[in-house]
Amino acid sequence: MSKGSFYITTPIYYPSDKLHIGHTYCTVATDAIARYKRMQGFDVMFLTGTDEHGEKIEKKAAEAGITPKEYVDRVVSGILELWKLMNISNDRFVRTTDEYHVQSIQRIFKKLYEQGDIYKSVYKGKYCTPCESFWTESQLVNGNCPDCGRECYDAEEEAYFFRLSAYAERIAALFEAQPDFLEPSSRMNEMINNFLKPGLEDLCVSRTTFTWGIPVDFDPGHVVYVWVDALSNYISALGYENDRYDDFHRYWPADVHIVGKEITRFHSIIWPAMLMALGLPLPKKVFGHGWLLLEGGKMSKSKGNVVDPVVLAERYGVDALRYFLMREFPFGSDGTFSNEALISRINSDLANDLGNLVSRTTAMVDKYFGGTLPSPRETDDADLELVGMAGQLRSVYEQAMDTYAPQTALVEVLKVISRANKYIDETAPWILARDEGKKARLAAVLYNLLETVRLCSVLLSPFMPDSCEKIRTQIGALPEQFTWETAGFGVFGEQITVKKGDIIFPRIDLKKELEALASAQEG
RNA sequence: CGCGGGGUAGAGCAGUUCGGUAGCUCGUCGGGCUCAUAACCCGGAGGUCGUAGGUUCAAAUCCUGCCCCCGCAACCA
Repeated sequence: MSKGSFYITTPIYYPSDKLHIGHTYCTVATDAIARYKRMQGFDVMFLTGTDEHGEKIEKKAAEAGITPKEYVDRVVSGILELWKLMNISNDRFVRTTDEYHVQSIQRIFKKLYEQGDIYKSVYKGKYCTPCESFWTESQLVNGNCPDCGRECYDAEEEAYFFRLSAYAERIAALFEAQPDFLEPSSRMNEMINNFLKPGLEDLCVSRTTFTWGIPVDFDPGHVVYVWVDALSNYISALGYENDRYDDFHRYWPADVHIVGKEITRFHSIIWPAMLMALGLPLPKKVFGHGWLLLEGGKMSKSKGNVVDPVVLAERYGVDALRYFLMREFPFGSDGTFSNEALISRINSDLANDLGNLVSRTTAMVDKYFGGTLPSPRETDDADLELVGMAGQLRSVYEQAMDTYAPQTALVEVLKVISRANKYIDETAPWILARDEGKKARLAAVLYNLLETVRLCSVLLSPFMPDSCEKIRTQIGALPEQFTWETAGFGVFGEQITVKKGDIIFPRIDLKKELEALASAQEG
């Protein structure tokens, strides 16, 4: 029955603040792929979570006058609500403050230390005394602290290091042997030119300048720094070195880590090196998606231009937002987000094309056949193009989805939807309906439309689960006629009874909404 | 010469891997239809595909130089 396992992950997000549209983008993409794989019959494990330690959160909590744990608990509950709202189907949610994760990290750290992959040395860097922070040379702004702008001094502290340099050759060999290990390929070039060629340095993996982290249990005062802590979530959440879960062997190695482009380095170099050190298999692929930019540049809290996904989802619908995110932007590149683009896309693709097609099709079945399409059907050459396109759609879509091109998959589905709208004009059912002798031809036309809507909706359901379920009900398809296997032409039976319902994607008044959003932001 | 991405119609984008009629959405102009969510369908106007050369029967696509924009440069998805 099952086609095997499929393990897919998002990054674990840093809960120093509530999440924005960019995090939502990444998680929705991962969710759509996970749902797609489930639909195909894979045994899917979809993991997401939060990376909760570190100096920044320690400081934020102090500013708020609460403990770091209280602080992250608060933010994380908001994140869980957001994923619920966005209809994210993750199977598991890992928090790096979870007891089992802490246990795994301590064991992993100790194991690496005992076998010599982690060693104790001295960390040298630039230190800002008021901020109590170490910075790298490149992080400094005009030689000063990037946070407070004051002068930084050479300083050093005792710290543990991971012997990353020892794995340089094996990482290079990995890239060579598996050119698609990291995609898109431009990222791979970036890794090779920027990091591999200049040479890998050992990595500082512990800190003593803050305490909000997992203690190194054999050396008080040291806490595990982000690398080991955060990256290992992908295996701790499967029960590696802990007793909370026990499906490590069922799902590891991961089929794909979906990550943002800024953290591809950690996932394509440091993480594989750590796994090599642990003697574990490597993930099959790392995919670094692009960023959502705003007009005028990058989204950032300091610019105050972050887009809140909750407002958009509540206003225009979760599925519409999910669709927009996946359809508007090529997955591997950056894209520019705007409210106008969002609304225009929803109107043209979902309201005018898809929603309207469902409406007019079910309305005609109602009007001309009292809601139930009879079986005598007369085909015609005029059907060939639509039926042909619809029949090929699943494999075209599959090809796109399997290469992590959700945008392409959606474009292809919408092409068929468009073709169906055109087909209505070509066949003019309202004219056929006037002639009693053309009932069988009319039935065939409506049948073709219902089939097209059905199979397109099946393929859209990983992206818009709830809306597609509504469409299924309206066109009178049974759940078993709404599966990956039935996403081809010719599945409906002798009689089809439609159930015309509410409008699924209402048209949005662009001008009015842009004004409303603008004033909502000011307020 | 640090690295990477990008420059295609008024706006936003696809197409560049494997050269072969320059495409989509929005907007705009005209027409059609009346099943439908003032939606749908057809047609028009609008682009020397950043720039200068090169290869070729043929270049948005391959090669070279140059200009401009953006990002990254050791934890912002």
